[in-house]
Amino acid sequence: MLDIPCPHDDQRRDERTVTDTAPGTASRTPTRRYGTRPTMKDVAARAGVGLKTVSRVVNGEPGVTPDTERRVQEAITALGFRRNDSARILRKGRTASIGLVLEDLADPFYGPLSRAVEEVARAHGALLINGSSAEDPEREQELVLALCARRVDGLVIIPAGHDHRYLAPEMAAGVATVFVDRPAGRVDADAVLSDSFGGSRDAVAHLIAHGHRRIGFLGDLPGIHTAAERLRGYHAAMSEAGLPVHDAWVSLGPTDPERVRAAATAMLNAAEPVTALFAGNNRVTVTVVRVLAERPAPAAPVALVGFDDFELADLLSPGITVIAQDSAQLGRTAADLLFRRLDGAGGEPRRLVLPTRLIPRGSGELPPPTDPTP
Amino acid sequence: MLDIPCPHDDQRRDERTVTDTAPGTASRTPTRRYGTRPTMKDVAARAGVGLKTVSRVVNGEPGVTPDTERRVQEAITALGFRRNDSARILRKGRTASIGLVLEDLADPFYGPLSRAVEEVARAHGALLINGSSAEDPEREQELVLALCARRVDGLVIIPAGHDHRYLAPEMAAGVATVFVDRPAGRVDADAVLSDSFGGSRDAVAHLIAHGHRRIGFLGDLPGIHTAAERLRGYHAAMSEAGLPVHDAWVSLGPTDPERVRAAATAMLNAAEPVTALFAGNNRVTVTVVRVLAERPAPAAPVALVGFDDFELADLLSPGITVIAQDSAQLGRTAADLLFRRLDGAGGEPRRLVLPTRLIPRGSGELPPPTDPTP
DNA sequence: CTGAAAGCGCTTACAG
DNA sequence: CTGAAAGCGCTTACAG
Repeated sequence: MLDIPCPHDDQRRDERTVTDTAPGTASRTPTRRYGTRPTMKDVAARAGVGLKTVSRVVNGEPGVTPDTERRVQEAITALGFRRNDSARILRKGRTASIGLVLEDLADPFYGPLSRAVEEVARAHGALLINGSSAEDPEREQELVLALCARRVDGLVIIPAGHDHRYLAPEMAAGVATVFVDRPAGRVDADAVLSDSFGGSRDAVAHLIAHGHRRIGFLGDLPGIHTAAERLRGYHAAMSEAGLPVHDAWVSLGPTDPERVRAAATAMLNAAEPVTALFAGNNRVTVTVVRVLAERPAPAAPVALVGFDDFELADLLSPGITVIAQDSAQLGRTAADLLFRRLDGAGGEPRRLVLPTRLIPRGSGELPPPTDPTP
Repeated sequence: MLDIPCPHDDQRRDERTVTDTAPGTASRTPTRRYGTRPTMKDVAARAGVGLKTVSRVVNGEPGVTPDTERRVQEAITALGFRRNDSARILRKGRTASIGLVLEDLADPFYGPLSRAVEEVARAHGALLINGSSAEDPEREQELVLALCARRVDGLVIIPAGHDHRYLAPEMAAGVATVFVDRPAGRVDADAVLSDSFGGSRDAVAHLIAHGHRRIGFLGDLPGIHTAAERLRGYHAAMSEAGLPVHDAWVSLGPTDPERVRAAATAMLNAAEPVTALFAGNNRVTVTVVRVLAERPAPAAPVALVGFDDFELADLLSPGITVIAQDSAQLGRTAADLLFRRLDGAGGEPRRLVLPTRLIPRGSGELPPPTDPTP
């Protein structure tokens, strides 16, 4: 699989040339054998000083003669010494690393979130270990416990499962934990959420305000907290407007294109078809956009509002009206809270809910076809 | 910043209720003081066995009486013991973790790449530490060396800088290193690249085949290897078709929307405007799509091919013709190579080049306006 | 200003 | 089947 041929020989030749002219490689070859790194003990021996003196120099501690320091620095350079932070960490306690467990780093919702967490961690001198649960509760637990075994100082978790009692001993032992996007299940922990309920209510109220009465909801698996909340928001808006909800207008399930496509098609082709759709997340929205684009020519335009913003939503025609949530802000808020806990902030577990924002772009403002109902 | 109010009191009440009814939390509170974890020594003392016996049980090694094992397991559960992998790692040598340094995890190009690297790492029992360089060479070096200090077994690097001599001592000490997307500078290392040159030549040849003669190239900073290669491909295709290239048709620089917008506008409004554009990466393409969409009505349609595929490219009108590269495949290939090196595969540093694929969708097949030139 | 000893929490090699 | 001793590479107390 790796032996992919170079399709352009001229290019390859050029690249080889660049590589071959690279200087400064061979001259640096260390004298120690491959795979073994020098330790402070080696540096101490070479510099003719004690171990503690090397430690002082490496860590910039005071109390070392300029001359001694110079000798130690020379030994460090000559041997290619780099302090082993694993050993340091073992002695010091804190690992200066945090773990982030999310569903799938390849999802555009999580990239900015992860980056935001990383930036906060960096500001606190910590590294970030990422893990994808693939929406599998067992894998989530496995990952989380592996991170605990590595003794990360804290965890930011977008949970896949609903039972996090496995985390209680870890949290009691001092692992700071903040849940994001969805709350923890069966354990009391900090959580930072988007206002799924309010955002969804706004979305559906917006469609109602534009004249729609038969509005479909296409959501994620009902076991997922955000999906349940968005369904709740849908019902609230319908109910507040005094509108009935037919079973055929609600479809919850996996967000793979096939299922969403079938569900949307069914709602659109029913005897009394929906005139507007509310899509429960970005994956659903994209599939619905495809379904609507593929409808045969005489079909009446269908209004659409999607939860989650996505790139290019404004460039489609019509532009897609969305309920935007700031995933980077979600990550930043969670990481801030995590480090406040690590800095000793006590108190009850907190639940922070970030507001969403409706962005009208056209698809959500389409009127229903001239409706015979009064 | 964190004290965002809960916009819906009814929701908050509901959520509180859910949280408050969570069982099984308090009963697990351990007896040890907060922040201190039990060790194997504690488990051994409680079980009345030796340290080594605990180690055997924890690691599933043979040679333990069922009865002894049961006593140890009970002590483990009672104390909430979890093996400290940091200590284990220190003793064993390998850390079972690798580092991935890329430009920005929030960029949709890197999410799938990172996820692919993670999957390969997971298959080899390793964790992944992610770091974003923000395209800053100093930050790249800082991150890479921090990862080396943590003694990651290997590194996958999408380099920001051009001088990686700082890595030579680390590589000599046994840190496996594979560069992705762009080659290493001034050091001999494995690299997995996309065929930027060939892909770009294909893109521009495609535009030429559709009748274009005046083709603009909007690329990234020329110091970035892929940008230089794509420029080279552009020139090769033009030259192979016997077409001249005017200076005004080429613009390299940062890919922020403002600069790209200005450069594209200049090319389109010149006395002899370009009739087609080749966009050097996904960020550039998106901005160009915006610029073209905003042109006043009588403007002639401009052909466009973009390097990198992106979601919804097919749903724009026209669909955007792209040179697709599989960033997940890039990551997978690099990680495979890395672990082969870690498993002892020797030999000279390799350079693997993955092919790209032209996906025609409409924008790249637009003909030039009826041209007076023969 | 400098360093020898003990210890972080494990595993390795060895002996019963 | 079981365990005491030594050591992974550092830092922490402590003593010169």
